[in-house]
Amino acid sequence: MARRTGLTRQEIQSTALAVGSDLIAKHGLSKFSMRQVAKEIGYTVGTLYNVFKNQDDFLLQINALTLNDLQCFIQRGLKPNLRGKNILLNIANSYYVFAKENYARWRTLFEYALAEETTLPKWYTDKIASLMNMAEQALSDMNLSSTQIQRTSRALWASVHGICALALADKLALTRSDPAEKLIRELIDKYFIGLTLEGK
Amino acid sequence: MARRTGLTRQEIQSTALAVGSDLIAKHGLSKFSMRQVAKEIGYTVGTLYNVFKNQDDFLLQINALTLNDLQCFIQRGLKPNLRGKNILLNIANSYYVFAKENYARWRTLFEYALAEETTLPKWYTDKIASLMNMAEQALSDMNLSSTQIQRTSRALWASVHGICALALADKLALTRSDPAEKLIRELIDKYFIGLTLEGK
DNA sequence: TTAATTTATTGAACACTGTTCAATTTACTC
DNA sequence: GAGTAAATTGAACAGTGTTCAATAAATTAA
Repeated sequence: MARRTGLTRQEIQSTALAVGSDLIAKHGLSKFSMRQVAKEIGYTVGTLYNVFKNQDDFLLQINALTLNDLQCFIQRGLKPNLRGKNILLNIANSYYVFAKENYARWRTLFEYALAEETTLPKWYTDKIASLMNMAEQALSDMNLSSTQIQRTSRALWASVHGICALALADKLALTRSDPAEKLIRELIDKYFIGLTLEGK
Repeated sequence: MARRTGLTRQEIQSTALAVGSDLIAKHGLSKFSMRQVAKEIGYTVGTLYNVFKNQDDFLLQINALTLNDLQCFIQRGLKPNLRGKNILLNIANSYYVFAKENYARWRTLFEYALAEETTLPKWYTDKIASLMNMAEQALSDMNLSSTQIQRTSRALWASVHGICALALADKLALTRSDPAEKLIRELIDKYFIGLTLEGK
């Protein structure tokens, strides 16, 4: 068989990514395979390799979708009329909720992109920078130097990430009275007290 | 062939783990395979499965060794005569250095232990608790409630972990003037200012 | 010393995996 | 309708984790 009328190259690509995303969400990255994706979209594995360079490429594009979803999720959760610290708290909470509700996909973001030393394409690192930029924006009207804004947004973003990672992996022995959300709030609260009081 | 005189079950186990640890350190977890380990220790894969339950079991024990190494490394780096915050800074720095110098093994700690939903054995979670306990000890003479000690040690531990993870994966766009060490110091400094000033 | 038993070790087998590529079939162009 | 270009296949290759009957050596019993 060959060239069926029906799906265009683009359509195959997007349905494959959608299906792959679903498979990861349902069964985790460890069960994921190119052959499974091929089977689910009704094509052969050969076709998949005609549209994607290899598995790395495929997963990179899956991650791109996840990053988009994450950014949208944070955007949508952004309550108006918040300023400075409260915007950061809002973002951090959304980050945690997204990571929790999309755990397998969120993990794939780091399990994979971090794995190989092949340098990531610019459009991908731009997506990450764009995320980080949300935090920087939140700090922009707070009378801080630009280096301090960068440092704060990076330190807090990475910290919140760490709390999410260990908490969701059940590595923090959290209690019902001390959930991850509380740790995140604590951290940001204390950090900001230090940040505002130090300069005086 | 069968039963050679020579290595005991225990010896096979420990040399296999040492070799496996080395392979991960050299080529990363993605290139690791049971067959490769078998070849390097001069046995067949079947023998490996006679000593280890499966690959999960093998990697869990590799991780146990890594956790031991990590704990020893932090212990040895502990400068005397430090108190409170400075002990935490000391621990956090050692954690970063260890993660950096043993990147592949350190990553395996989280890439694997977090992967499956099979509950970890108690002796393993105890090891983790023992690590966390170092941070709690550092806070013990600081006039904090026990819940505050727990909260602080967890929040900071996870935060430092997050900074290490993203920094070492080159996901923070760090500059020469703003390295990971500085972010860690900043975070702990600010947090502690908030911690001590808040109660007053 | 020999026979019986236990135990370590092997290596083939199974069902997977990512990846490649010649062959084939279809659609499009002239 | 012939010729070209492109899409699709499926077999092949080298690798993976895992199992298990067969085997060979060490240990024990007679």
